[in-house]
Amino acid sequence: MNKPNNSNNKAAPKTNEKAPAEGANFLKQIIEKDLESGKVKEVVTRFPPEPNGYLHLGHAKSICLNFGLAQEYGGRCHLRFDDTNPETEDTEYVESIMNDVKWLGYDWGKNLFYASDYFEEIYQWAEQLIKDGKAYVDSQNEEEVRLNRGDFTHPGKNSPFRERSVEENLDLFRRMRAGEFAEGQHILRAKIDMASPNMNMRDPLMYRIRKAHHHRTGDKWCIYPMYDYAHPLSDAKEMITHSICTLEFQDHRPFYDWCVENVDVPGEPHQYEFARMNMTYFVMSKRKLLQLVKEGLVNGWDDPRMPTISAARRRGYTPESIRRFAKRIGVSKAESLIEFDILEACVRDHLDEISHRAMAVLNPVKVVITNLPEGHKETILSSVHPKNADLGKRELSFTKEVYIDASDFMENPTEDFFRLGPGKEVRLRNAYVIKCNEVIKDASGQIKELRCEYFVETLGGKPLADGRKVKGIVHWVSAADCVDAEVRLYGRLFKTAHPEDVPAGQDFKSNLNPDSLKIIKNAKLEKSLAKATLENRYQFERVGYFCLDNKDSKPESLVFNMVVDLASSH
RNA sequence: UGGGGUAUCGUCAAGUUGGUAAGACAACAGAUUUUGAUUCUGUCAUUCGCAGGUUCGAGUCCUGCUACCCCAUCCA
Repeated sequence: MNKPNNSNNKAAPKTNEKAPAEGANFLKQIIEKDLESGKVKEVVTRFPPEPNGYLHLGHAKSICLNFGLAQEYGGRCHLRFDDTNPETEDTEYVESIMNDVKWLGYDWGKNLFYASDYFEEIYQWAEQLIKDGKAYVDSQNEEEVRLNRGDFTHPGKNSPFRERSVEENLDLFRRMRAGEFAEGQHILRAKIDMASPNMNMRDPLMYRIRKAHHHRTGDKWCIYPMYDYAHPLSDAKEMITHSICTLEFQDHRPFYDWCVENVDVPGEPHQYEFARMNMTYFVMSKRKLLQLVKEGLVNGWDDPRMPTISAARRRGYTPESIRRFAKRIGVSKAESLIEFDILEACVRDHLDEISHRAMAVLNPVKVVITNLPEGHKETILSSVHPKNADLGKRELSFTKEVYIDASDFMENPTEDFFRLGPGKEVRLRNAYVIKCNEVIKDASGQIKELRCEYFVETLGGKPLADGRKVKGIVHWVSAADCVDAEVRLYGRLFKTAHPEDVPAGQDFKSNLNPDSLKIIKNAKLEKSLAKATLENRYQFERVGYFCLDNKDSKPESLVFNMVVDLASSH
């Protein structure tokens, strides 16, 4: 890399003409090729969740991918709810999903759709398929269907109903729609190939009878299309060009294409698959997350330790940090396990840029400054952000009694500890250097207060009178002029990087980290924090990034969440 | 077992008519610093799952092998 470029190669120029296309990936290449060849004029993608649960970071990757691609190539991205299974879906979820997508910073504009809006059309297309002899009503029961599907090594067997006449199929299908039959009595299947090596092509199901209430269509329908049949047609109807989904649908692509080819739909969408995201110290499966919620192992779907988007929001992650994360991890078809560190790095990256600085003492120890008069109070001005003067200044109260954090004092300091100890000097950040002259303990031997002297000449970062500088710097808060708050510290939800790797007989919950939540009831915050807002992020200097809790914080009783701690080389 | 995929640094990931291994996170070392933060600098794949072959030259082409993932829900 640092080798001089003695270009002896004939076709020299292509080295770094173009800035490396940021995050080049196989999807962009496909899109660029399609655009170039004129195969597509405008890129149209879609994010198609089923409204049956809360979105997590894996979905965030997909959202950023689909909306990001559309944005990048000047196209559009639809939000479509794949609500073809009435039994699992609910409007509660469509609302939370819309909320999450919006929060991530994406706008679907007018392009909000529901597969259920297409039910009539999808039904008509099915009738056409019947008329074309490409679909039939099968009256085997569930068990028979399964048995006759064969398995990996054995081809399936044709249904005895496979050769029904078009008229009979049509009649039956219409009566299915009319509600004449019980659930399970009939299904509609595509007539493809029961011997196909691809199980998905062994006459896949198109419709099943479900006498269930649908969250949008109510009781209008009692037959519902299967995902595999409805999805390609919905894509085609919306003129989607690139239908991006996860790897497990690769085997479904042949049927996807079959539908697009055999139904007279507008558009010619193509399906492309990428690897879903897994992350260390987390589980992503809906089922497992549900277990954690149901069993009370976390405090709901938006518990800040959860990998859901609502949890990320409550935790204080910014949409920007998640977008950066999605970009940084890239997209490919290789099975991947992303390190949680990358997410945290992205969060710190963004938060460092925008966070208001403040001091907060989580485990207070009282420091009495002996050479200050009783009742002394002076105001010190400090910047809200060290590199962004636009954020202005904040006022600190310096008084005779202050708090420092217990972890910044060591009675018998080790060699590499350069904060406070008996006889040691340390700088109170933004203020003066102090020296600890006396340690006062209570009867039980607990440190009650530290009696220190301060050095007037050291304000503003100046050295001591004899020219010495002190290395240690600690944060502090005025005991007389501060605000109390509850502070919640979060650790990783699981104590192991691969919570699902578990000895036989145990389950992933045995890997839960018992110390993932620590609540500090009486933290002492500098007074400027009394005006903290939900929108802003705060860096408690030398501790971490924090934000107000969007559920529990009240103006008169503040609750802060730790978003992420500060990276530490010690 | 049949089909479909994937294999490049600890973790992601670029690498596209074969031309001599980007970047990020992590780690380590150092500089700056009123945050043991940030910032900055340096180190970190003689090697691309393995074995052969083609070629002046292969991560990229050919052959064989291995490992892992997905598929047999009237779920999505």
